[in-house]
Amino acid sequence: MNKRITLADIAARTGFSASTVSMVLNNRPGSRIPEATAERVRAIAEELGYAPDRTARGLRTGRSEALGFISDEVTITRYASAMVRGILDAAEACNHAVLMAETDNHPRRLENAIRLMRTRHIDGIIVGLMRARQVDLPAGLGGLPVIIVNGKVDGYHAVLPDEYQAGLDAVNYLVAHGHRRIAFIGRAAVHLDPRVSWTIGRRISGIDTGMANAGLSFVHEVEGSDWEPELGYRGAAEIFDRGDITAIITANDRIAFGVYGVAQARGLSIPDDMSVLSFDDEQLASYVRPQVTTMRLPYLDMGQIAAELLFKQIAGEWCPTDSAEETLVRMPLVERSSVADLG
Amino acid sequence: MNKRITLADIAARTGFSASTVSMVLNNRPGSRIPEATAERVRAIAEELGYAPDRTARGLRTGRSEALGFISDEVTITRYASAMVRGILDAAEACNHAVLMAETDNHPRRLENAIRLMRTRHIDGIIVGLMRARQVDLPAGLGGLPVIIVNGKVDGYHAVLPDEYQAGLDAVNYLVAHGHRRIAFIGRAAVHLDPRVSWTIGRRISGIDTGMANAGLSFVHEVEGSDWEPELGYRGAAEIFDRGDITAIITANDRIAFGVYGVAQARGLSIPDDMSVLSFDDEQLASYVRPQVTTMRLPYLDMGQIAAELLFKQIAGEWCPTDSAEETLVRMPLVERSSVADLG
DNA sequence: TTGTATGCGTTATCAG
DNA sequence: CTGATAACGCATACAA
Repeated sequence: MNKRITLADIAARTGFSASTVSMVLNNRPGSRIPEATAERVRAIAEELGYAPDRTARGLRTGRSEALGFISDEVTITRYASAMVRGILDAAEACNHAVLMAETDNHPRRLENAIRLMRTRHIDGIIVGLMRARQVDLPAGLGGLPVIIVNGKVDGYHAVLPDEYQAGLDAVNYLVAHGHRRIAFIGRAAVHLDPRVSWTIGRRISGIDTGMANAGLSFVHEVEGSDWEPELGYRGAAEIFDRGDITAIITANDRIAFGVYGVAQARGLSIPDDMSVLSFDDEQLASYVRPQVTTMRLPYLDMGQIAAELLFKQIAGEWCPTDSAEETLVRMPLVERSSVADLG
Repeated sequence: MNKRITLADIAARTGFSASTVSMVLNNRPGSRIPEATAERVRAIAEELGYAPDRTARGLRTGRSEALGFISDEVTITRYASAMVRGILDAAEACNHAVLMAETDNHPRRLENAIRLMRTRHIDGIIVGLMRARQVDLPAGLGGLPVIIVNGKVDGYHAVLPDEYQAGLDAVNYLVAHGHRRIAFIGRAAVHLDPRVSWTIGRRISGIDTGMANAGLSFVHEVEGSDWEPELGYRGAAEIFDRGDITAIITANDRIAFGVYGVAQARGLSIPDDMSVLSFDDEQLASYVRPQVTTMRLPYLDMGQIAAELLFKQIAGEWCPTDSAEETLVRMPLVERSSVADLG
């Protein structure tokens, strides 16, 4: 039905040639075209509702103004999917299209996705991971600009949450609120393996440093690698049995959720009897009462920043080796109601 | 670096012409090419790692083998983002690319997204909504195949959860487990407005019909349009004060979450003292203990089905007016531990 | 059976 | 200042 409007159409209408029209519409520097001509061309283009055919342009220029986003399982994840939105927003702001694919952690699907995108001339790729860990990428993207979000791949620039700083901030917040006797749930040796997590080590290390800086050490610690509510149930039970602390730091919100359950079962009030400070800011954290004070994983910002970095790289304004191999994004402290001020 | 391999390259290597190579690789019907030739062409193509340039092909054929997915705020949503995965999976299975954009409910961004995709020659569009409601679409997509997921737009085919059946199933399940004295939380007149929700009316209607079929009516009802935990807190308090029911149907999981909170506070056991049956199957439903038995919103399937329908429509194998205006997708009952068998 | 010529809509080069 | 002309990589009608 709606036949496409092409350069030829507007050339015919104005009497100028297609190349002149093209020059006007792209206002190429160097060749100055009389304002009268330009004016007329622009008017007709506007009137006809001309929009350049990006695939034809891409074929000619070799640049598609499209980027690819490949993730392992970000869309299926509760909160990490915000990184998609961040990328989409940034891309739209630059009038770029976003091609998307998800691999579900299958190497074959990953190679598929890369090939599919390459044959479509994308200008660059963002690789996003659900959990920040070190992974490998196949060779198929030689020469293509690549940015990793929430993960680490050898040889590529990564955008990551600033977990160390967050650990520091968390402890400082507790200390500033008068807490001295603090417990921690969630330490586990397995998390130190970069293939398991590239960032949890930093989170813990920030927490440890924060404690040391304040001249404190944990009154009680519950180890555990499976950061689910069950760990919170078990951990809180152990800690409450001892009963000599004022605050618990939980390694993530799901553990905190378990702690809440035990507190409620024992008739303990959060934060009056016990403060809880957590990490991640899953939706969960704002469902429970009182809402959990937690260090937010800034997925939206990370996606946005990754896309902007990629655009710079494509434009040649920035080169990964210019700067640090990682861009760290601040994890804001979301202050809610689970931490008491002991004044 | 990696120069692209083109038809010309492989033509040069084999000695045949580009058109012959093209015919072989697309094994065009009609023109039979000797197996010897075909064999050789395929071998060289394989060896060189040839992959056709989809943008060039698209320019020539007018079909891009790419589809667009435009949503309001699906990626930012806890559970609806699974529909993205469904679309991605189906697209990959058909070797189609997916272009994605999100509007955040701004009409301007919607028109932007449509234009951006049209100039990229997508073959069709899927429009996805976070909450199933009736919306309008601008005129800009004349002639383009369109499927709506989790929403309703006049004149287009929609893929929706089968809420009526789910309501029926929910009540039947309760009745089959011996429940007769049942309460309900979540009815609200405002939800009957199709612009607010296209499906909640059916959910409620299914529930009502199920009750009527069993010769039952609700012992107690708590109305409320804001389906958040607070409504569960308030509703459960009211209901528990009366204390003469065996089961509560909550209109969604967040309300159920509130009910859980009150039950725990009052020392009531779920499901021993009180059964809970819910809707949606948010992540939340599997976090609480006991895990909630709930009617799942089948987002993954809906995305997949929408994409498959779109492909059929593009291929001309199916025309929206051929069949019903809606494709209803079954909402499975996820049986967990919140409903007691009164057998 | 295979090759040649042409066009898809742009942009870039180079004359005029 | 502007307009032919070629080329991007592919598919196809037609000629050989």
